[in-house]
Amino acid sequence: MAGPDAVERTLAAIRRRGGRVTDQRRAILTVLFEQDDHVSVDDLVGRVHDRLPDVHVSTVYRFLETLESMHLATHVHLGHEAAMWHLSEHHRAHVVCAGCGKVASVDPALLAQWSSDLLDSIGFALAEQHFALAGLCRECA
Amino acid sequence: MAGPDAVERTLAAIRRRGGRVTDQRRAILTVLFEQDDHVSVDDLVGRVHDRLPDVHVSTVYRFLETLESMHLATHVHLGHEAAMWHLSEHHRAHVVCAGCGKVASVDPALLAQWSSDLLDSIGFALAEQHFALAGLCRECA
DNA sequence: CTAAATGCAAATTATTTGCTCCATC
DNA sequence: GATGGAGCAAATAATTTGCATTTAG
Repeated sequence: MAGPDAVERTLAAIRRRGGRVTDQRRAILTVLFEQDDHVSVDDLVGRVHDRLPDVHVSTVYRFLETLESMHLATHVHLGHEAAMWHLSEHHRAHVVCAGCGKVASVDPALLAQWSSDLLDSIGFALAEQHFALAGLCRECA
Repeated sequence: MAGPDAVERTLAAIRRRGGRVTDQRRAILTVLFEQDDHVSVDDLVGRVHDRLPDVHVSTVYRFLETLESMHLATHVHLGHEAAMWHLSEHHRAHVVCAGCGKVASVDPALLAQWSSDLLDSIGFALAEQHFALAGLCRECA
């Protein structure tokens, strides 16, 4: 999904904002666009190295930060381990099973309903979730 | 709330399980019981030092771990910073305002409703929340 | 040419662990 | 007196930062 053109389009947007287009950035973006799920920085670096060895972790962290500030990518925490990254378009709310660690995503419509429930109850709307919800899947319940 | 007797009762429970009662543990528990809100380990250590100087952070961490394994205390993550600790009885689900950082708690009844919504939707029940929900308070919305 | 990005090493932060010594049971 | 706990220092793990060097625009 989202061919190499998507990568180039994103790079162009970065250039427009005064950012620079480098081989490293292209490689990182390519991997992110290939991914239809979230990735840890570690895995991300691994995949990036397949196409461009020697890209440094700090480069990846810094670029992810840049993407996040442009609202093109975000990270979520599923548990105590390293954060998971993905393109913003893939953003969802996650539930992690406390038993087996299985991860599922919450239907956005449901989330919207909860948000309005919460607004009625304590005056808070739900925002984009930054941490996973804890749950129990059918098998572990 | 929950006088010093509560502390002694807890200590007794620990002793029954083969654990030992020390001045450090009494001090830590006392502070936890005084608290009607969650505390970071840092603050906790600070308050503990008011009654018993020189208690080491690692002692606090280890005892909290013990309490958690006995289901007497838990920690939650409100954001990227250090975890917050509290006695299990005080457990609630939290929402943190993405704008101002204000923290509120979610009505347990509401949470139960959401849990059954989620069960219908994807077969996950909600468990005790380990991470805060992200939200927006009325002022920041 | 000049500002932005990279690579690398060193710093941070919160938490954990190994070990020796002390104190509770 | 046996063993669990305390204190301290050193180890982790994920992420951040300072700085000298490279490179895109």
